[in-house]
Amino acid sequence: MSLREKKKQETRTRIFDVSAALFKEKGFENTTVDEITKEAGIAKGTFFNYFPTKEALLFYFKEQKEEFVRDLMTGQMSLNAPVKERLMDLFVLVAEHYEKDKELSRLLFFEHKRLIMASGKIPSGSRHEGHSPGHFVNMLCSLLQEGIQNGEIRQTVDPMVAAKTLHAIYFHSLMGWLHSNTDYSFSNDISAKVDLLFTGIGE
Amino acid sequence: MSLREKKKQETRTRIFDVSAALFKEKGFENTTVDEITKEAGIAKGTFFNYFPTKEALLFYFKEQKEEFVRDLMTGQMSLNAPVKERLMDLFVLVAEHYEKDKELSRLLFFEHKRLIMASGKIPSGSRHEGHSPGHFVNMLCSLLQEGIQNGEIRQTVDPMVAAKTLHAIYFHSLMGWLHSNTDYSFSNDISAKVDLLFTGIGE
Amino acid sequence: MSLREKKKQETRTRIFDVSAALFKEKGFENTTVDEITKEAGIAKGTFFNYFPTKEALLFYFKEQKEEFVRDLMTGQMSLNAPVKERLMDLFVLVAEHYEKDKELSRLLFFEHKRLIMASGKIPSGSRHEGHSPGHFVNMLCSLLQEGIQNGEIRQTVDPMVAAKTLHAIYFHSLMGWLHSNTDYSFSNDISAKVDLLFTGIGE
Amino acid sequence: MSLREKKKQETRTRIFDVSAALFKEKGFENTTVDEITKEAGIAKGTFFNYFPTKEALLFYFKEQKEEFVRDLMTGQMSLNAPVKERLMDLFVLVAEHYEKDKELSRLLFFEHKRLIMASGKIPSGSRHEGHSPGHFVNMLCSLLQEGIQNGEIRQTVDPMVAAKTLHAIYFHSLMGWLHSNTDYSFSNDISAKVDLLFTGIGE
DNA sequence: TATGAATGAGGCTTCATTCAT
DNA sequence: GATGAATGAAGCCTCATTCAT
Repeated sequence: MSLREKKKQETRTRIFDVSAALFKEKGFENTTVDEITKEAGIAKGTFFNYFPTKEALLFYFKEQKEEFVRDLMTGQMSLNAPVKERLMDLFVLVAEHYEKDKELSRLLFFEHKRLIMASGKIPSGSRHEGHSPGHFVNMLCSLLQEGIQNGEIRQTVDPMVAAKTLHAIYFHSLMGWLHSNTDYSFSNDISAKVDLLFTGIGE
Repeated sequence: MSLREKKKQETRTRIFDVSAALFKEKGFENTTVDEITKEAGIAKGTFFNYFPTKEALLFYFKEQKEEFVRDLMTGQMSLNAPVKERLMDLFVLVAEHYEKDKELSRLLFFEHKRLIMASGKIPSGSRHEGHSPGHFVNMLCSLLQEGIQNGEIRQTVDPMVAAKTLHAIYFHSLMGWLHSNTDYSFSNDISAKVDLLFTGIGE
Repeated sequence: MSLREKKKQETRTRIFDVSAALFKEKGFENTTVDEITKEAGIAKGTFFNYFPTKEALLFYFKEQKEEFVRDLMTGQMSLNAPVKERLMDLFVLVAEHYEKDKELSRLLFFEHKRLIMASGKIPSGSRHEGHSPGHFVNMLCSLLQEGIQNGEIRQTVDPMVAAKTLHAIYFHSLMGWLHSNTDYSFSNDISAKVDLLFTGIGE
Repeated sequence: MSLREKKKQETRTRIFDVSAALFKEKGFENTTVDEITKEAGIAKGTFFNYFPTKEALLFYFKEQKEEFVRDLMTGQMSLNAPVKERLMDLFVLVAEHYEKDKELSRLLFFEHKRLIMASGKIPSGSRHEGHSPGHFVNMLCSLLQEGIQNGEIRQTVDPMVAAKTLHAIYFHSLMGWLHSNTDYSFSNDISAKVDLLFTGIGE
């Protein structure tokens, strides 16, 4: 039984891995179930014993990744250190996670959006569905409020506007990095920008 | 002859318009050539007299829009006014252009990316392919340099980092707006953020 | 154009004929679209240019046959002759029609029912859906009423009960005949039974 | 051992019952072995320890029901009472049996036919395969012969033709009832028709 | 005997593209 | 240039059955 369970897990993992690889290589819609199973060394039908649908895979991927990132963030936030430092560390942490698998990140990022739009318009609720910003922005906002209270940040700053601006910077860097072919460091890239925001550009 | 040419242009335009409408409504891959031609009142075969391929349409769309935006921007830049004001106006201008056809903007933005990835990896050259940032960022950079020279902006600011940050803010607002269902004004949204950047958040 | 139209009709007919033949031979569900098109000498896709779905064929068959039978019946009813004679002729007429293509009749009869049950229960309206009895029974009823008026039939007979009984006899003979392998004449078979009903079996 | 046997019987019965329920609900071909076993709380493989094939189930159903009805009929026939009365009682008896499970009756009636045609033509032997008429008609024939001998029925009646006519009436009522959604009494329905046959409709 | 993961043939349908008219 | 019927590769998914545990 345990052996059987183990084999099952193995197969599931193999499907995951192979799918990830193929999706990265050729995109989601251009990868056929046939290819996946062939590559995974299983029968075509077997695929559907594990995932009810080809599309289902994407959601599993997405789900998995989001959960991971969420955990990462909450863990990071509860430390104590200067706000700016914690902010930087947070960005770097998430960045490093994406950096571990750039190709898959790309895929999930772009493909998932398309699927959502293809099926039935835009899901209600969040403005930025797709990079779970609600959580992220709120977290940034809290952090900034802390900063305002302890004098690290100007009193007149609206923490929500600032949080969104930080998110903009982070998100833009992520996008740029995901699009780029040259392997520059994502985490380094945002530092200068965050710095800039802290100081301001106006005379 | 001129009449013939005219009719040809008409057909071409009708295909364009109908495609745009359908793509907006159902996405690119879920729109069939058959639907397009039926809606356009032409035969299926005729489509291929105008566009070698269904995918070709997207590139024509993209091209057309980018050219338009590029012209818009260059025109705007050559005015004389305070840098900050010109900056804002520029953002607003482009925003207004997108606002004229939100749905199509969405489509081009997300679908185009997917197709590029699907066909064969990422095209070499630009880092940010998809929102033609090279041009935009360079323009912002020039503007900022002007600002530095005439004292509107601090000397110590790296104009390129600042340009990218501005682009980040602009881009993020655009993304958020494209994703949102609620019809808030895109142009208003970036103002606070740009303001924030000018002042900075740090104490 | 006329040539094109003609070819189209030909293809349509060929699909019809080949389908009929294969359905007869192997039943509906055991005949694949692939077989049909192969036998018809067309590409698989072509089938779907003519019929949106494999199931659609059955309904076209059914429709066609019912229309034909309906016309047959109405034409027959308007003659003048003794009621019993007209009755017999009517049965024979329809019987002969079915006899022209026993196998297809079988198929339509049994398969159609099954499909209706499979999809969504029983369609509302008629009790005997599948052999369009409403029309038939009503026609019989009219005929019997005539017979009652002109003294061919007893005054105490309820024409509706009698009509249904006649239909029962007809229908049962049809069923029996459709099921049998031995090629006895369907039309002959009902004569004795109708005779019996006219005379009655009780002492 | 007896316990083991008992459990086996239980499983067999459970498969039967669950299958019956599902077949009724969704038809034979639209019910998967998987659903059956899941509903029955057994493993998929176990099914095939009890029935060599999914189709086999239908034949077991059919067999079982026919045996039951046959017993019912033979018991009924051997009573002594006027022929007409015994005839009516017989019909009512069988009708009541079907009425106990209308849905399953429907299923067996229509599905079984289809399968026979699907597999390989029509089985040799009986003309009316599907409602085991041989036995039934013979029984009716015997009864009618009795009636002729004891003067209840006219001497000139051909008992076989009459038996088949009775069967027609019975069968037609059954069909109509199986098709109808309204819950009228099957047994009541045939009475008027049988009465009519006894008296005859002719003047 | 029970289990349920694996199998893989086979089904239906879609649709971009071609080409004879 | 326009037409639209024909094409056929390709895709996704189903499910009865087998078999190692």
